[in-house]
Amino acid sequence: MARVGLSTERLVRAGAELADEVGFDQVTVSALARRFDVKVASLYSHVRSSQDLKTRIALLALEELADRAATALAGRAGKDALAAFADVYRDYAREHPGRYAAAQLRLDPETAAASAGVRHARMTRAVLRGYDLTEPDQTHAVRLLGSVFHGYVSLEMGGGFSHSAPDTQQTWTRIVDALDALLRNWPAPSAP
Amino acid sequence: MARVGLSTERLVRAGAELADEVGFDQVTVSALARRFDVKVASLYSHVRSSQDLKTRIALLALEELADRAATALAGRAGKDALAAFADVYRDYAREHPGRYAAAQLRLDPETAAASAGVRHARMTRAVLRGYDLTEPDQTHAVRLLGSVFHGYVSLEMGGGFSHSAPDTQQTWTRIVDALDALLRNWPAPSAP
DNA sequence: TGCATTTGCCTAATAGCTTTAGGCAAGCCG
DNA sequence: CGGCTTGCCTAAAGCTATTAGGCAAATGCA
Repeated sequence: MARVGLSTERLVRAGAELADEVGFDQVTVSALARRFDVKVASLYSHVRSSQDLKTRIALLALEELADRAATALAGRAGKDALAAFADVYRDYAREHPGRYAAAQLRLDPETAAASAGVRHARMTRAVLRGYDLTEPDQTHAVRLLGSVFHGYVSLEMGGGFSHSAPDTQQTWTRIVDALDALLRNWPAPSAP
Repeated sequence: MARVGLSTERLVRAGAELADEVGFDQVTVSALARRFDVKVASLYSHVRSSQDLKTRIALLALEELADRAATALAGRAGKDALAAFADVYRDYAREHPGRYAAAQLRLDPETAAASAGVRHARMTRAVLRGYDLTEPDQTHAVRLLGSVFHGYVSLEMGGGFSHSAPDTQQTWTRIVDALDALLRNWPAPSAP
């Protein structure tokens, strides 16, 4: 029985590719085994469970996304940084829909704390350094940016904006403009 | 064999409850059959497939959400309407997480066109009537609101904001404040 | 190089979910 | 009351997940 040379690394990487091709929720231990032309049980030496596989793919995606963001932010500040940061998410989701979906997988707290998720949070705060926000407004803004980016990307990917003018690239640009304007002029709390 | 009185209606309603209890992705024909103490195959007279069941639950959720939004918007305008509209989404997601997740199910275009999704779009435009936006900016704003609401709710539900101060209610309020300010002062396109 | 050990992939088996085909009886209708 | 529709059932096949235990290939050590 020829050995194929499986490893956790290769499985996770192939799982990520599979996710991009057929969707993250179609990533299955069986499908992966088929892809390597190997029996299903063989994967269980390298991966604890289906859940484990998915978690590892999610962690890979978070790393890749954080790496891209770090590169994009280097040498940029203010609106320039904001736009670059925003584009990283959108472009990644368009290029790697399955991985992006994986990155949304709910992780248990310890796993999340050890993931690249914390780099994302730090980088979002770095982007906001170009604006004049102090706590707790900075945290509010972090959450707003996360919401807009994730919400937009997920609606766009889900086809929520299809079949309607104007095109989504224009909207994306104008939303980034709007966020920049908002952050430069962050309103005080309204009267309670 | 006593007849339980199944019907598509009852199945979908029970499926929605099940979704809220155990999560939308745990909603399964088998689980539903157990809940009615009936054999699995019996459900297939009332529901075409597992996918069909999920789609019907999604449509139910969209209807409920649209009904709530319509009620909330009645007699309100401007920021008042914006805040009420926003709260409808967040509150619904908190009360009915499974149904809310169902509402995000990707529908095929014809189904989507016949769903309550179009009411949502209309109502979002109604909210924006309180602000001075003309096309195509109104469409950009519709998409922004959709992104923020969906993104925030989905991150909050996924635990993305947990374990960190300040509490999420404050952030939510301030985000609505910020959106109101932004819509009252929508920026012109930045220089290309 | 030859042998022992590790380790990779396999077979076998259990269990759950989905879906289809065909059967029997409960309840409606004349 | 008898006939017909229709609701729920049994049976069966196919797919996924997961575990246990086996054989052979690769590795390492003499």
